[in-house]
Amino acid sequence: MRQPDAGPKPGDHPLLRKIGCFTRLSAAENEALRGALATRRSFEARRPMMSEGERPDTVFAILEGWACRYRVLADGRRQITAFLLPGDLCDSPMFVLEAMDHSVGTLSPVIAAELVQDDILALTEASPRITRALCWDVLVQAAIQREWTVNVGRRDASERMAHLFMELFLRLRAVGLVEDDGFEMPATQSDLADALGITTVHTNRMLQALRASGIVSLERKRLVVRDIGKLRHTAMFDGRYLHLDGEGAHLSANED
Amino acid sequence: MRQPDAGPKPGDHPLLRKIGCFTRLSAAENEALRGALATRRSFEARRPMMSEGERPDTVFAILEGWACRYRVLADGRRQITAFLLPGDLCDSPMFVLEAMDHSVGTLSPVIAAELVQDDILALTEASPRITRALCWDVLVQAAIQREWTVNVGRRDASERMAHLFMELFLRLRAVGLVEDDGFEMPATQSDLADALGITTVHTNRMLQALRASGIVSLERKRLVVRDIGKLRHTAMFDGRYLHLDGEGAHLSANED
DNA sequence: CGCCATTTTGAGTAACTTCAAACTATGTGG
DNA sequence: CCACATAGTTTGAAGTTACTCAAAATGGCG
Repeated sequence: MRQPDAGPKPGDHPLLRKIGCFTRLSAAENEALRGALATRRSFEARRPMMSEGERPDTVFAILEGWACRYRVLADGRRQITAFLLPGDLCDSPMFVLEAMDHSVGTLSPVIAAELVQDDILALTEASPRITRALCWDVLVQAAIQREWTVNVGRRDASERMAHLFMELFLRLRAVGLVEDDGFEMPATQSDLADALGITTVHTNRMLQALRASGIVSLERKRLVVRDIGKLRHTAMFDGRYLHLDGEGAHLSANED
Repeated sequence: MRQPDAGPKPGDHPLLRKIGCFTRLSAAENEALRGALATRRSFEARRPMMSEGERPDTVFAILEGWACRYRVLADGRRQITAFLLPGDLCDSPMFVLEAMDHSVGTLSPVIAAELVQDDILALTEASPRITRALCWDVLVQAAIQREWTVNVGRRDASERMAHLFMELFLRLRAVGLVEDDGFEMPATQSDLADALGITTVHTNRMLQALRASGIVSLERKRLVVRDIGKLRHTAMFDGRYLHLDGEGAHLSANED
């Protein structure tokens, strides 16, 4: 439950920190990335960042706060298809697809770095390792998306919730946002419901069940994992899909 | 419901045909791709192509038949997360991720082209347009995955089924495999159930409902769309996520 | 304090599952 | 060509999970 000893230091840039789970970048590469991420943009809580149908020409990297991808059906039903946490890229169209097929909005206040197409081209041309790292992020997000399909398709409500909490716990820990086995969770029960494919009422009941079993607690937007063994067990969690155990986890820095 | 007039001719390679929906390649690019796809491999029906935990060093492009991505939970529950149709790439690890986090298996006999890492590197170095096209395929598969999460999370059983049938219809039509408003569908009701996140029994009942409404028929592994208007309506289908309306749909060939 | 969003509770209902069995195709070996 | 085996489809009835609707309680914030 603790940070790994050789883990990233607090104050690191979340994106660099996450990429560090996959590969070690040289000091020069780190600086190049840090430079490209200099342009900041802030969003208030519960505001759109990109909307369905738009053709954005930038990619955001979340630095602080939570956002989510979602789709709203004609009759108002909403499905959240991803939580975007610090270090995540809102990669979606990646300058290749015609238009956004879903929306992205903030759940909490968000600070994001804005990357324009030229930044990305410059970065990827400068370093194949950065190219691989960005590619890795896209593929991991796709893997997470597959797991969400499994989650919603084949697990019952409490398993789903436990699984989501395990995932959030590990993803946030990877970017240094877990403290004392807990993390800030700006999503409301209604947001969780839309991510889990159940109703708000049922979300509330399942949450109470997890609380009653002493598995998690959730107060004042802070989720604390009380018993990660039980949480992992009720979720039947297998974290391989998060691919958090890349080179970066065991190789030392490689200065070329 | 008919093939578009300027659509791809029969006999085309399904991958080239699908890429043609996105962009026009030059004759030289076409030939390069065709050459790289020369190595064929056959699989019998219901056989594994890649298994969870493996680290494959090749990418398959399906030429004939259906395969699927799936995950099996510890207690045997299975979720199919994608159908892989002719023209689709089994891109998964793309030489970046450590190991397969899911399995791929055939549903029918499959013929696939085998691309090794060097082939892909050679192709992408030779032509940025091919790079973009491969990238496009990855992003479209991700978009489809998001829509599956929406489907399983927020639609009821008959809507889900209708939505899946609409998607299959459009994807297969894009590669020229729809004839007389119908297509070969090797998936069993049990496979459909595992893709839709419902039981086999319920799949059967929903299928009967769609049949009874005169929307589709399914006999001898052939699905016929009898009323695409009603099908689209019950699915509340919006096909933008398939991104089948790229440059290729309206630009003419560009020989450079 | 009072407002609004969010969480919580209760009771009745609908959708889907489970289990078990019968039925129907399709292919195989005699 | 039939008998049999097997995989897949269909049916029925009872059980469970999760939904709906409606209202009450709580919490954060100006």
